[in-house]
Amino acid sequence: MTHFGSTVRTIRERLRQDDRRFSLRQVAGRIGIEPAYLSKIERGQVAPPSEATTVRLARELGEDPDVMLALAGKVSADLQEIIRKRPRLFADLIRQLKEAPDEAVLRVVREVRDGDW
Amino acid sequence: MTHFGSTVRTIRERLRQDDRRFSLRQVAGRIGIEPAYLSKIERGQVAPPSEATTVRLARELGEDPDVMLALAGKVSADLQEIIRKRPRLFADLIRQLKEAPDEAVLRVVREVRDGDW
DNA sequence: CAGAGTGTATACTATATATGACACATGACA
DNA sequence: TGTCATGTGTCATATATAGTATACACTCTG
Repeated sequence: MTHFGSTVRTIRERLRQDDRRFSLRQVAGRIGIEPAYLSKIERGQVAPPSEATTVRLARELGEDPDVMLALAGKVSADLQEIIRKRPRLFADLIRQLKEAPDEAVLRVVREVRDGDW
Repeated sequence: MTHFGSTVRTIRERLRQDDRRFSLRQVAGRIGIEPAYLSKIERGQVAPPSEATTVRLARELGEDPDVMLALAGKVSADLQEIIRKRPRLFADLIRQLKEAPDEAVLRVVREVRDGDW
């Protein structure tokens, strides 16, 4: 669907230029999957891996797990759980913010962070 | 996992008391699944159905689809898509609001709705 | 130029997901 | 009392998910 695989490949190859520990085999080894599988993932021959594997991969490559998951077409389970606990509330909020510019959302985030509730 | 099935059954039987169009068979028919399957769903013998089926069921029973989906352990695909488009932003926001009381979230929703962004 | 390391092709598998088909027993109702 | 509708038990199945295992060909390096 997306360019999840090619993004991973690009990032990994960039890292590899000054650290040969970032070969496909070694990365696969460190995140606990078969090299053949990572190869297929990077070439888009299979769907992006499970959430757990995607997160390990993101960490390994120094990327934001939420962004990587998004690229993989997923939303992290912990966020989903937060939403599921108060579905009406969060559904409204998120749909409300759908078209809001980044700044507006950020302002809300900041307000809540410093919030006096 | 949850009491998705029993909730459905309770709601359906309540509706059935003054409208016999809410028999298991008829409801199944209207939402386009087999009676045997709905029976299994209501008794928790199988996992909650797919998002599409859950939403049709919610509508049929006059319930909020987001709430029904939550009960089924899911988050609606359209919400997920909104999050996936700006993962960092929404991940931050949602985690930030995890512990916030309903009122605080509602206030945010209202602020955004009347928002001047 | 041998050997280690690199990526890839191919084949296989186990579990979960999301249903359908059909038969059956029970109870309501006309 | 016959028949119609109701809910349910059992079996089957297609597709997706999430990988593993093995073998192979190329390349770079000492």
